[in-house]
Amino acid sequence: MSRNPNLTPLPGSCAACTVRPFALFRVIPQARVGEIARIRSGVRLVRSGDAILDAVFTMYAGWAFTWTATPDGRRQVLDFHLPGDLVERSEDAAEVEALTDASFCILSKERLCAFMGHDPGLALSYVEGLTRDRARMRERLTSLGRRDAAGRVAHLLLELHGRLLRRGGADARGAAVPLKQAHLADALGLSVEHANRALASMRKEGIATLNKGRLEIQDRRAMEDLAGWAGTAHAGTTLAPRTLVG
Amino acid sequence: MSRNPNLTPLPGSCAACTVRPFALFRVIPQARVGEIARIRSGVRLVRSGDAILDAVFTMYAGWAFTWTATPDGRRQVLDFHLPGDLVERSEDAAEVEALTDASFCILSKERLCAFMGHDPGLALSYVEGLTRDRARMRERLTSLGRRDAAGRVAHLLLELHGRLLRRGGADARGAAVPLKQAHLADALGLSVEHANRALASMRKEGIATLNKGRLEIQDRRAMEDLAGWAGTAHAGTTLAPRTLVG
DNA sequence: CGTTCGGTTGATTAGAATCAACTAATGTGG
DNA sequence: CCACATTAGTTGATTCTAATCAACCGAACG
Repeated sequence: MSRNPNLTPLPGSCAACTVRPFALFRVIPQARVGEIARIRSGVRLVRSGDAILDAVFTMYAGWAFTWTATPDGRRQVLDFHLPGDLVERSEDAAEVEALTDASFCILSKERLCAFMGHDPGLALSYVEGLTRDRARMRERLTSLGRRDAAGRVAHLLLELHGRLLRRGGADARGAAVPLKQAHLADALGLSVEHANRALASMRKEGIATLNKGRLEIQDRRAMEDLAGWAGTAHAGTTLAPRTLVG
Repeated sequence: MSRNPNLTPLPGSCAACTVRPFALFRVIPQARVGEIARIRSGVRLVRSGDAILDAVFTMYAGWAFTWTATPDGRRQVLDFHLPGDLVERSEDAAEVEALTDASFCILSKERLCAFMGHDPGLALSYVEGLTRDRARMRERLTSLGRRDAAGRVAHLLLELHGRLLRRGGADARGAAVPLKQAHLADALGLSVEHANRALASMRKEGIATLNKGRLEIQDRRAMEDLAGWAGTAHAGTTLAPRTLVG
């Protein structure tokens, strides 16, 4: 059961943590790394498909995602969580599930709050994470609102590739992206079949492939075009701003 | 030009501010309200349709919204801002526009950060706002991903009604909701015509009306049903979680 | 070695966009 | 205060995108 590297135990000391440079605690100077231990309340290894019930944690290895059930029995995937991401299970009916075998570092919400109370830098780091989350949700909203199926798929894959690049988990050609087509579909408001067709068309056009957990980008320019609205220019804006102020 | 109450100047003192109980500074005790003046850098009155360029501000009267242009010349409305809401113009290409005549209180980002640095309560209040924003974006994402046109319209109107209720700007029967159908359409990823048809059907069914800037809810139960997925139950989940952990 | 899961493909249907008028408000300048 | 112009809302016909329904294939796996 331990062939999967995502199930590798975390390092005992935060000083050796490979994801800390991208994570909430990146702002804690090396000399004070020991203090983080007061906030950590444990680590956990989970198997792909497991629901995660811990309230606050930092992904160490593997992927997770947050989702919510619709009354008609389908799913909306709200966000994907990569190594280094801080995840909070929210009160609202959303659930968190391991997308691959994964390991993460559980934090105590109270002690985290207390720590932020006397370390504004940490609070700021937390705020930055929330702000990025919100920006990502807005991007996705724009995708679901105004992009067609191919554009949504291309955009999400580019987003994930960018996030992975920034934390050293990808090169320009591609990355390990363990999504099933069903994850894509449920994140993008598409049926599995239609997500499949979108991927098939990207493959046929020689733009990119998603296969056996690996994303290969063959023509980044074309992929960006697709994500940036493939269609030809349309009519004018529905709502036009008038004056400038400020 | 001053018949519109949203253009009424703000009170000189934050102590008299009617929206403070719902706003960022709700956590500042009455005795220390004077200190807020150090963070305020001014007030502004804008006309409906004006673009707002100030970086950080608290809505006092009127509505605003954040939107982003799509390469094909359409709009995605990302969020609506009501009195009491803290708004930040983000770096990313989003714009903020006054939806009605409006007034707001401009804050200095640096001084706000400095203040939060020695007042963790304020930082927490800020975090709460960001968390609520993210939750709202997630709700909307679910709408665009999995609800049909009628469900999206019903859901957004209920969301706005709830937000207005909480700040005393509505009663159970309805509220002032100055949205044009184009705003609804651009927020929900619909064409104006289709948004119109969804509203028309809600009106015909005696569920709710949106007319001349006023939302009237005639049958809240039916409206909630509509927002909570009108359709009959479908097949099973695309992705089923397996085990429980934590 | 059969079963299940993930992926693929085709045919049909449904929901929403687009296109095209047209009407009702709002507003503005003369 | 009226005549015209513009904006907002409405309705119908047509087209198109994506969902649904229905198989089927290949690989992984117990």
